[in-house]
Amino acid sequence: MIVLRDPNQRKTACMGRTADQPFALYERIKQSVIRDIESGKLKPDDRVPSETQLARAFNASRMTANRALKELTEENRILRIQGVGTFVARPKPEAALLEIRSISTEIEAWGGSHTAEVRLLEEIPAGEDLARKLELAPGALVFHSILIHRDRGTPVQYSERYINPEVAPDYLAQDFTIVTPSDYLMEVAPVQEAEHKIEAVVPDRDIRECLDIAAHDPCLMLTRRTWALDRAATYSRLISPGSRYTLKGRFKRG
Amino acid sequence: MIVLRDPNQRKTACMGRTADQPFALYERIKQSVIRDIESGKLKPDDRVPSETQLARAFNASRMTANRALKELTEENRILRIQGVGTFVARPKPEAALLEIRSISTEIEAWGGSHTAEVRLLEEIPAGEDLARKLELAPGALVFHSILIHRDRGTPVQYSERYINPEVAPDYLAQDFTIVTPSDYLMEVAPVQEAEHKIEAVVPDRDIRECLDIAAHDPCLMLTRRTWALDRAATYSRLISPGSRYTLKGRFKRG
DNA sequence: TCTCTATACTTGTATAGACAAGTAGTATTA
DNA sequence: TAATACTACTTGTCTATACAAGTATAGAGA
Repeated sequence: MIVLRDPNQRKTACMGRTADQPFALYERIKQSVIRDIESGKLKPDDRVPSETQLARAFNASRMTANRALKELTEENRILRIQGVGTFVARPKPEAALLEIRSISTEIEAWGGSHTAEVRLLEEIPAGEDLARKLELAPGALVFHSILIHRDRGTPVQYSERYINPEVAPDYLAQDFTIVTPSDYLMEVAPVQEAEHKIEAVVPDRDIRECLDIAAHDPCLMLTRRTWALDRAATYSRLISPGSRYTLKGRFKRG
Repeated sequence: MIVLRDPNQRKTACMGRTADQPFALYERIKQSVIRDIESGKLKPDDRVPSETQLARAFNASRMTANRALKELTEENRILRIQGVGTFVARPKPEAALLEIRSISTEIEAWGGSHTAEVRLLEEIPAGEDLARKLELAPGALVFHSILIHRDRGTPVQYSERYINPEVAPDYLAQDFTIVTPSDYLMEVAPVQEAEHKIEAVVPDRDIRECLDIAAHDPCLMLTRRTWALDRAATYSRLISPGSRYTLKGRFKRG
């Protein structure tokens, strides 16, 4: 009879390493390639050294270099073509829908340039409905912000947020033209749970003007509620013109 | 100068295989283990044969069995504990797959009284783009269906699907007024991976008439590609009037 | 009875070598 | 000139072997 001890986390691999070599060899090769990509020494579509070259450079066998490159392929950092070579992967221009990534990261991963305009930043008492959504007492003070995000000048998103002050007490003091609210919130209060609602709408005139769209342009409205630090944290509406924005996500089982 | 050919999909590995052995050895070992898991022969927490045993059983070297089990670990099908053994993983109750389900069942698990009209059900040769999306050769035959779903008579969704016949060979023989395509597909080919794109659009006139909506009504269009049985399985477009449907989902992190 | 140790198993890493298969460019041939 | 063959390179698979490291159990010794 086999009794398993708690099989939750292992993660710590083990060996092929000594005190001065805290990582396995294949892992060091991986990190070296990642460093070259992230430092900009290797740009998208650039050729990555071949297995043979890496093996020689690290005094490893080809199989070890192979393992490093194979894992990087699975992680979508590189692209391998049999008979040709290995190349730095171009980041996919996709917004991960449910991974909570910020719009600026998405736009910049796409190759655009992101700017934000702060239209409103205030502290207001929560109405009954909003208080319930943020799990606060009615009338409690909450932070409220409205931003317009642009990609090379073209508006791509109107975002309105209500924030539970317990979760991000310094929210009002931030300069959201530099760091987006979602980046800031991710920093101070990482999301534990999220609830999304996605609708196709025609926004009212005020918002249409902010987004610079015609009267009948359909928009995607993502209403999101998040929890962080074991509390309801934010309630927000993100509205994007359908002609300029889509949500994408890819999920694996497991 | 290196000129890359279109680096979109590879997926097709290559060799170590002959006519009678269309898959690589490590792949056959993987599939064998997966079969045992999905058939119920191996249940969660059951011990999977060790690398040595698998190697002997498949007349392979231990490294080949190791590769098979390593990949299954990355796919979260099994759990390996150094020094102890390999065990069937218990599916996480709040894993990524549930996220898919919560989105798709939300839109397809219809409350109230649901009816479906089969507008089209046919077999057609795939064009170039569709063939690439289904990872098939251009011109290969694929199944094609168009359904209109109604809730108490009101159209709520126009769904168009392209199906890889390898994954669901009996697709055309189903009566989709009784079991929805997605329920049927979930039965015969459980989704391993899914890719979603969500857009706000104004559909063309034909679809607008099917959905019985006005000229400028915004609609939610969910374009979805799924993988099952280690193949691209379906490519579909689900269009719902924004005034009658929204997507909802709630997700936990980690 | 309790503790330690040896042993037999497991997975993890790494090697050197081999062949298969795909690609690009060059040289050869018709 | 155009088609073909060859070559040099790439990645993909697989083997046989080796050692490191973690775990469980049986048996020896206190």
